[in-house]
Amino acid sequence: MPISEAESAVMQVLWERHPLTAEEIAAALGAARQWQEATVKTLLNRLLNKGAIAAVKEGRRYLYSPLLQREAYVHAQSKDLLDRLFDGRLAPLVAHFSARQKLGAADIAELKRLIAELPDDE
Amino acid sequence: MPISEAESAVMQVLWERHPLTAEEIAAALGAARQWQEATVKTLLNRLLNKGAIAAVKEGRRYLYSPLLQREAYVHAQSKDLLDRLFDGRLAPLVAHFSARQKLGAADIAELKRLIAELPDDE
DNA sequence: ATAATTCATTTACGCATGTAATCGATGGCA
DNA sequence: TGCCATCGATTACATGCGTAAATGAATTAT
Repeated sequence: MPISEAESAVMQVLWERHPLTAEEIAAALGAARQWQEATVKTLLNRLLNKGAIAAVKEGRRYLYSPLLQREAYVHAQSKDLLDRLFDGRLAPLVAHFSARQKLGAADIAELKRLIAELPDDE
Repeated sequence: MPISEAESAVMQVLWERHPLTAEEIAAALGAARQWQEATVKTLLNRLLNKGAIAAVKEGRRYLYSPLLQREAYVHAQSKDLLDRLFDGRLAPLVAHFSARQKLGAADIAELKRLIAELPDDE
């Protein structure tokens, strides 16, 4: 049960803050996507069926929270990309971006810090 | 007109070698996916309609070649992932993988080389 | 010349997705 | 105490996708 693009937009909102009511989620998404509240309700139901979120009744409405961790989702997506396009390895991806898209100075500095912390092979 | 998962498998084959006949493509895919030749034909047609490949008649059959460059596809996919999950920056992705998935020694060595070649910020 | 084979093109079909409207229950208000 | 507003749940519907079979045109074999 993979989670779709539209559904992931709902997850993003819940990962930033939760629990939230359907109304609050719709409000948060109103900015980016132009969705009717009914649309958000549909997505919430699909996410419930997929076991990606939980709903707790609070009075007459529900409060929704994520069950699927953002970390897990991000990793699955990233690993999938790496496996499909970069032979499962990180270096070729970095090579691709450094060749193709100019990296910002801040990005470069951060990369240098990150790499410096990695253990040397020998 | 985005190109789907199944279609990208066909593109992979054509990126490695081309031009190829439908039969050759089906043979190449027979290994990985278990597709009937009819399925491959459908995908070839969809790719033709999307303008991702070209077909040149050679006798009674067609020879297919990619029009969409692998480089462009890879970049679009990678950039999309970065934008959606890592705020558009490469460093957080690298941080994610170095934290979460142990990098191989070869990968680390290559990363160090790559990073070393980047211009210093100041 | 006709039949059989081989291609590509067209049609098929179930499921997921994006996007909602409608229905049915429930709680507040007159 | 009955009606209106408000939720969530159910239903809807067009499009894309995965997977393929049927059809039709051309070519080769008989």
